[in-house]
Amino acid sequence: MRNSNSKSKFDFSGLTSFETSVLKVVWKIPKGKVTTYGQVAKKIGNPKSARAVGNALNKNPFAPEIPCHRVIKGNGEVGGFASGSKRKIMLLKKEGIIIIEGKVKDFGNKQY
DNA sequence: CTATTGACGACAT
DNA sequence: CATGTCGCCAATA
Repeated sequence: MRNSNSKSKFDFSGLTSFETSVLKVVWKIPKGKVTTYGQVAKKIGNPKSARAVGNALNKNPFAPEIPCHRVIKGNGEVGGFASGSKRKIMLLKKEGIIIIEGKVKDFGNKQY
């Protein structure tokens, strides 16, 4: 398509089905909440694909628009980020998430 | 098709 | 609680 009357918020042209699924799930994460790579993986139908999920977000085709910074590791650590984990922590703190020593405070209570 | 890499997870020690 | 090892999946060379 590529015309102006696109219905989707983003143009997933050129991306794989897996990447599109990941981006859609991440997009649903509300502000002030977080989720894990494993949870996203499970949501798209492959509980074991946590790594692949991270890889998909690493490409990050819609960098600041997709709340990819709300996706963290399953053990409560912030995990990685394309622009640096420091940046990720800063963004999370801005949304009300408290980070201590690289880990989310009240992690279990902030999971979506 | 095979090998390597990577924003991970679970388990053993 | 910290570190090490194995496993799993998808993209890329």
